[in-house]
Amino acid sequence: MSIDRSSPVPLYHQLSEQLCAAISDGRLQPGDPFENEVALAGRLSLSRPTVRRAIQEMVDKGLLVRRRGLGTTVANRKVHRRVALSSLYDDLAREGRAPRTVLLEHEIVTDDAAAAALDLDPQTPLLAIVRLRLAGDAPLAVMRNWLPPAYGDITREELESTGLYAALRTRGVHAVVAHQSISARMPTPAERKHLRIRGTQPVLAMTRMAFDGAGTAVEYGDHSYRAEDYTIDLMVDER
Amino acid sequence: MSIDRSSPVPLYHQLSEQLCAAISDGRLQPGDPFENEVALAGRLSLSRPTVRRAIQEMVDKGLLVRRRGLGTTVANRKVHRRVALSSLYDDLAREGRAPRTVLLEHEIVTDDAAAAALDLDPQTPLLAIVRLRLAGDAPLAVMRNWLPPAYGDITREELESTGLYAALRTRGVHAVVAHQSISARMPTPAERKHLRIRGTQPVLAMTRMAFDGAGTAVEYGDHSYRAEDYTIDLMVDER
DNA sequence: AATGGCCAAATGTCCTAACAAAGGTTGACA
DNA sequence: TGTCAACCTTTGTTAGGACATTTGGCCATT
Repeated sequence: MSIDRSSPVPLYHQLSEQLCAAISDGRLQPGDPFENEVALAGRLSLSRPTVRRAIQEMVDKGLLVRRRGLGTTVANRKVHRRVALSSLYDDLAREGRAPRTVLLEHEIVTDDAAAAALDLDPQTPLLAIVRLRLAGDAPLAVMRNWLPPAYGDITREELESTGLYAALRTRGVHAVVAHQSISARMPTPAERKHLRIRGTQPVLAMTRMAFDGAGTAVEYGDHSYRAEDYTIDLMVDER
Repeated sequence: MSIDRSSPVPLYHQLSEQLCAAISDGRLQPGDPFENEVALAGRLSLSRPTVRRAIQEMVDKGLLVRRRGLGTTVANRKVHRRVALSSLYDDLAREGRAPRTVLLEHEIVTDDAAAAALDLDPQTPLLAIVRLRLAGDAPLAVMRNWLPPAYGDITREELESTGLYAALRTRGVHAVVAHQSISARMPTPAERKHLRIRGTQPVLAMTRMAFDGAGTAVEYGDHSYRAEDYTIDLMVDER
């Protein structure tokens, strides 16, 4: 455990990162007691508030459990991991499933519902795109998105070669908050065709409004997923 | 704005609650600049760390946006509200829709999958319950749950008159973390009957593993909702 | 009129210090 | 031997101060 005071990375974050690593390495096991705050601070020559903040960061992630009078312990493994604000493309790429995108539509439109969701004037011109997402040759999802005019320069090529969120990232945009609404319904005829749905199989539908750190709208999406191949996993917490 | 120093409620929380109220009242509008930390601390005779912590609590909730060098402002309204770890019963009660529960099953069983989800030994006896949830006369969901032996004393009456989470609360248990997995599928014949599903309509299915603050399993559930009447709303954030 | 540098304002980081509250342990007393 | 109070350990809350970093605007110079 080493703290670099000349680094621009805050001390509490350095500490928290190293402790996180120790947990994911298995050097610290669930249930293991933790050195107490004061001792840890003394050993590393840090102040107690700094150590506390590092520990708090980990409690917020669900990695540690603190109990007054007892001490701090590593949390049950089941509680780890947090749902991230990622996209389907990222999810598939991480699993090595070779995501592929076919752009079905790409145009500038006005749309009352989408503009309202993005908190913009109904007359605002939006970039509307519809994409078919495949894993290998298997269709997975039909994704319809609306973007504010600031991102009207996103090209067809960009969307087909990477994902929407990657395109936004290269523009320095980073969604940090999203409202999602998830439902189940039967596919439309167009969806049946694109997703190659046979027989009576539903789709998992999701609408999403995403915002950046300042609360500015980034994206509004209306996606439908083949129910057979897709579930949404999430972690909810009340801390 | 008044701070009660004799109250057992921490000062930072008192402040944060009053500021939250001011925002939901509309006294503070989205985009409104916020009094700076130092001035606020001086005016209320609090220390800066205390004020900072109150503000941080609100930033974590998505109510405020802080920008170094600029100041703190009230966040875009769309970004407010966080998905809570609540139950369907609570949701319906809050909307005044008179939730009603019919207990279909209530017995002690062993179940490998449920025990594994709860991180318990496969042989552990679990309380298995199946409930039909209605809003007025309209069926909404079939809910199957498994509970660790510690809650084996939950009675039929308790489950029919209140909700599962209320029953757990009276036992001093409070779920703070849950993993949920959401999917769409066609209903089983039993579900079609109970939920009075006609024609080809899917159900929204959700499994949930809930844990308390110490990481101990509280509940494992497998629920199916009438897709026509139910959507799951959630807020994801990356802070 | 444009541009560069400087300054003020605000949040971010870090420290020391003290007391409060909660849970477990131990020892004295009945 | 059993019970309860006192004590110890640990986290929780609050204070006050110092310096760093970022941002935006102002002012002087070109």
